[in-house]
Parts: sequence; C-alpha cells; structure tokens
Amino acid sequence: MHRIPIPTKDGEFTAWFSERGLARLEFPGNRPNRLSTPQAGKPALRSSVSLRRWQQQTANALRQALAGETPKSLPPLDLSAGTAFQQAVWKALVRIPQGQTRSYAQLAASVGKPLAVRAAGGACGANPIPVLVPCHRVVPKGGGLGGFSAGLEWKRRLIARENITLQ
DNA sequence: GAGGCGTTTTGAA
DNA sequence: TTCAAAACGCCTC
Repeated sequence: MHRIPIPTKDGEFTAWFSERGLARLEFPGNRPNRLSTPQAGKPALRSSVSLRRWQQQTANALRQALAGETPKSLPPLDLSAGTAFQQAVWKALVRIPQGQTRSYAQLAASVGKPLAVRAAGGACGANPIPVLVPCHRVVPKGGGLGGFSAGLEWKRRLIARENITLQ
C-alpha cells in the first residue's frame, strides 16, 4: 500500500494505492487509526510510473468531483476489499450520473436485490472511496440526507456542488 | 404522522 | 453458529 497525500482547496485528502489501483480515499482531518488504515506488507507496486499516473488521475478526478463536475478519467479502482455484494453496490454508485440522486431502494434494486435496502445502506457506509464512488448521491426515499461516513456536512457540501436540490 | 415490523448483509462474540 | 446492528421502506393505526 502506498499512501499519497492529495491537496485540494477543501483540504488534504489521503489516497491509498494497492498494486491494482486506488483502494482507499480519506477525507481531510481523518486521523489515521489502526482500523481504517490499510496494513502494510502488501506486494510492491509493479512500477512507480503507473503509481505516478494514478496519483495524477486521482488528484484531477478528485478536484473535478469536488467542483461538481464529472471526472474525465478515473484511476483504476481496487474494490477487492469489499464483499461481492458491496462491490456490486459500489459499481452501481459509479454509474449514477453527476447531478442526479438515487434512493437506497433504487440502489438495492440496481444490483438485483430490491429488498436489500438496509444492506445497501451498509455497503454505502463501507465505501472506501467516497467522492469518486459517489455515495453522497444516495439519499433516503422519504427525503432528508441519510448518513455519510465522513460526516453529513461533507455530504451536504458535495450535493450542493452538483446543484442537487433535496426535497 | 408515528411506531413497529420486515428483508438482507455484516461483523463480533 | 448465533445474534445484534444498520446511511431503509412499507404498512398499520
């Protein structure tokens, strides 16, 4: 795992890269703890060249996402940390167009489990790559914000940047 | 409108 | 293996 700081105008994010791509993204001010910090000792990266390219792509994508724009190119995402269900949910999240929202029920239905709404919420909470995997675009059906792993203030901010108005 | 119950998944004991 | 909890939704009263 390689830890790369990514400065933005919203603060310094921390990206973690595995040999397969971007594996984790932490918000500014998140002090690392042993639960959320990936363990060292993973296989070394194939080349520092791809790492540099991923870092650049991640920084660009992150800044565009924070500006409410659709990132033109994303680095490869390493979602292998999640279960099959979680990975399906995260991939469904990436497909939500910029400026739109989905309910937890719609999200659950899009992975073929329309009844697993609670589990879908849990998968959102376990999302290791917020912002680039836009879990902030998922809101409760009945209105409101739902929850957000990094705090509702971030969710509100990200939603506002995309000109999304909530009921 | 408020409260209770249902469905699915996850993680801890 | 069991059980409780969870970023929810629907039904009933």
